[in-house]
Amino acid sequence: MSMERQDLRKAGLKVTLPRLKVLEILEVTEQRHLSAEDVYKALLESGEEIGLATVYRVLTQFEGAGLVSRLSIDGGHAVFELENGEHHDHLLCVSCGEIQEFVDEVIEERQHAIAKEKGFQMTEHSLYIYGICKRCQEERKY
Amino acid sequence: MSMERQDLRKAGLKVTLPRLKVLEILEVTEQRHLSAEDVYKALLESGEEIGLATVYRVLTQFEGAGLVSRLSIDGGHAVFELENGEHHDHLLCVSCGEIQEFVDEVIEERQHAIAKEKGFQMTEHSLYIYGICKRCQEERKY
DNA sequence: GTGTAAATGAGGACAGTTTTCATTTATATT
DNA sequence: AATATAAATGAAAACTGTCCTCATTTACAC
Ligand SMILES: [Mn+2]
Ligand SMILES: [Mn+2]
Ligand SMILES: [Zn+2]
Ligand SMILES: [Zn+2]
Repeated sequence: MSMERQDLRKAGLKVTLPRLKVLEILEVTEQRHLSAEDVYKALLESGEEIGLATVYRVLTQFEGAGLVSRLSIDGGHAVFELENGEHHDHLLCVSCGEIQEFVDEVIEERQHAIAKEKGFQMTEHSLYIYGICKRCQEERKY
Repeated sequence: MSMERQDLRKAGLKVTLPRLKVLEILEVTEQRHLSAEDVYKALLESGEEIGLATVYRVLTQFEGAGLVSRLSIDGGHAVFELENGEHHDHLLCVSCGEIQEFVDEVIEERQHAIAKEKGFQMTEHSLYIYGICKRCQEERKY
């Protein structure tokens, strides 16, 4: 029944408790973008004794299987999110860490044009816009 | 006379041999984009016994002073380049590591528009296009 | 149920970078 | 030019996020 089992089987991964639980955390946690540490802590809080190394392994396997995607944020740790099939880029609040998503066809297109212009066979790109989110701007007023 | 001394003084940094030498490496090395390790090795090769920690410190200070800028490349180490006053983004060859630069006003503008749309006060952005450079594509044919 | 390949946990390893602290140095002052 | 002092340096240790090793456990095909 629970959809996760199918996801794992389809990905050619054995159905194990750590995998099910990691997947569940990714699904039920309010923030869509979680670091390995975030996932690990959420697991502990929900009473699961799963090692951090396993969390990293599982997330990396999920990435390979196309179940999650990894963002490599500026200098340091990565965050993971459930793959939703639609490419998008990110806006990050440098003050509170909030992450918002966006899609911009103009930018996507220009990137391809630039790669072509330079003779590159483009494989992927990474684009992050940093700034101060609306909420943090308002808080600063006081 | 040597321009570097002025640069350092202007930046409010004492004129020291390590700083002069790091600056010189950045100026004379063929590749414009160098990791701290690259700079360190180049220093050793040119007969300067400067510690890696100092290289990191100096590069970070130069960054703070606006003399160099730092690129945080996907997963791991940073590279540094002399600041030339003109913002640009980068294309990276995933095969040979070559880095090319580009400027695209359309993308720059769209980024601002997106930030505005989401209520963000944009501070900066990071954009990397990954792919296989022309030369690497040709090599693969054989 | 059994066998076997795969997955896990614990802890160590690792890479890139930063910090600590004793020593040296640049520069302002005499 | 000698001196004082704040700043810079080198060496080594610490740190952080992530990955690896290897002994043990588990999933699942038979
Ligand atoms: Mn996202
Ligand atoms: Mn550049
Ligand atoms: Zn915010
Ligand atoms: Zn190449």
